Amino acid sequence: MPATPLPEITLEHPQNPEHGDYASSLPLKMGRAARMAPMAIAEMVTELLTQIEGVERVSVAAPGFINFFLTAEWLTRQVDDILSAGEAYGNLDLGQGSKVQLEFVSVNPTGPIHVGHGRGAVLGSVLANVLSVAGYSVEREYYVNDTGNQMDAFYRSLHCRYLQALGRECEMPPDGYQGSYLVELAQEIISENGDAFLAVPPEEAIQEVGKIGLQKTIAAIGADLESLRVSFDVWFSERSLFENNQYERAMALLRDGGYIKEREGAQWFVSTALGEDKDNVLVRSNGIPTYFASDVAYHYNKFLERGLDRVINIWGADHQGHVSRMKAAVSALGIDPERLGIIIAQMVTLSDGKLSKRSGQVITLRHLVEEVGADACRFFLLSRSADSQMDFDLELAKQQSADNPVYYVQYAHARIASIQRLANERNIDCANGDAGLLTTDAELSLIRRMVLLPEVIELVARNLEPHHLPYFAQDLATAFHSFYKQCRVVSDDEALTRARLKLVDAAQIVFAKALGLMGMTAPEHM
RNA sequence: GCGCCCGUAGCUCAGCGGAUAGAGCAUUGGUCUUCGGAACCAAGGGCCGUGGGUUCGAAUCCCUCCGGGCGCGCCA
Repeated sequence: MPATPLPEITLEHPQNPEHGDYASSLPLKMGRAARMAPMAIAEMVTELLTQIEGVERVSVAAPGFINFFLTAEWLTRQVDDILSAGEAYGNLDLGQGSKVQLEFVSVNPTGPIHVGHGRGAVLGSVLANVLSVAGYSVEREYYVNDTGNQMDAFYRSLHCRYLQALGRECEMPPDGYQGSYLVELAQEIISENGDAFLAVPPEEAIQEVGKIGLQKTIAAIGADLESLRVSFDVWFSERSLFENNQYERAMALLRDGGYIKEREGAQWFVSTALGEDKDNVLVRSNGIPTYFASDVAYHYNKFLERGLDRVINIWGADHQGHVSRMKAAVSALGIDPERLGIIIAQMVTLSDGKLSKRSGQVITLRHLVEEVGADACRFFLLSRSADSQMDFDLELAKQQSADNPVYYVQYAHARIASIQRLANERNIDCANGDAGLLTTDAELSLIRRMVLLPEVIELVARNLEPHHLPYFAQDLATAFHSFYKQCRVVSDDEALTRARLKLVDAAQIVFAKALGLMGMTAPEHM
């Protein structure tokens, strides 16, 4: 065979079990360069392969695949490996302890959060779980936009509602928040502080009332997210960027790099110099920095002050246009833009309309969680790739409780717990069980599913695609239920009972791990 | 007009360079009901939006067009 550069050697899982547990299409890939028939290469490579541990046989299949079949011994040995790894099963060292920050949700604190925000929340929290388990040092952060135009509008709107609630005349600002939320918030403030702010000068009152409202709103958002089991390590204040000179330093860096030009009284980031379509305003002609300027300072802070190795932001589809200029800004700060990952989560629509923050009827996240529960909520919001728009049919989700895939998966875990209870009652100890006694297709198929967990974790961590997790869990549950139907665990055959109990214990570890990574409960009873 | 995302089974979506395109729900028919039936088994159902191209091989990569969503502000 002529010497040729070797293509990347990849293995895949054939979808047809007859093609083995692993397969390689290497011969097909190198057929042309080697000027040989792929089948001949496959034959040759196969003959050269020495005994591989755990591989029962290697076969060649047209038009040039090499198929690998695992031995039952190797598979059953994994049961013991999983048991000894315990909760740590599937953990990886991909990250090697490097510091990665996930910033997600970060909704403006001007009202309750909605279903669409819930998607980013679940995506972020699951990604954080997976990355931690994959060897990264993970930090979850919520960026609080507590300054700027929208905050100003929020303050004025709230103050206005406050006055109205106390019977005073006040016209809502044109860019104000019209929703009923602020009416209720004003009412709450009155019940706690009375009309105390009527006595202070209006501009001062706006600030006082606004600050109270802001704190309450942030707390409410935090509580809503907690109900979905989403939490953060850091709530980072945008305002602090200005108070701690982060903004000044970031702008100085850009200026030194020649990335800031003054034009029409405003200061522009010349992103066109970095291949962008247009420049972007950093400081308006009225001297007030834009949100973009804050964000530049924020990323300056993340990378240069806090020394994060990697930053992942999860944004809604409406922020798509912001992606490339943010990357440009990061590289202008002298940071490799590869270190910044941005996940755009496409919109979530509801059966009765699209989510919108300021217009009329909208389903809050809290309402959704109350209706369908955190587990189902998380599973559903997770089950679609972030790139795809998602249709969340509230009615269906409510009715679906019995046929819901989430229960299907959790039921498998509960069934295992039930088997274990029975084994406990009968004082069966499987510690010295021999997993090698597991030989049926149902048993081995279950093991084949179980051992995929590390691969799934790696896939999710590498591609930042948590949606693979629910699919894995479902497939695992299918394999388990099928096993359960075919194989009686606690039986008269003591040796087999102990072997199957081991399998069941190991399966429980895998279920618990998968459910845990998804932030779902792993119930013992249902 | 420009940018990004999506168009795969009746519905909601996986698969994103490999061997007969998958799952859930829905439909139809079976199992059985001694460890929890919230279960299992099986069937039907698809020119993978269109037309080209690259490749030994394309749902997957490139281009055209069509359809849908989101952006394109000295808003965030």
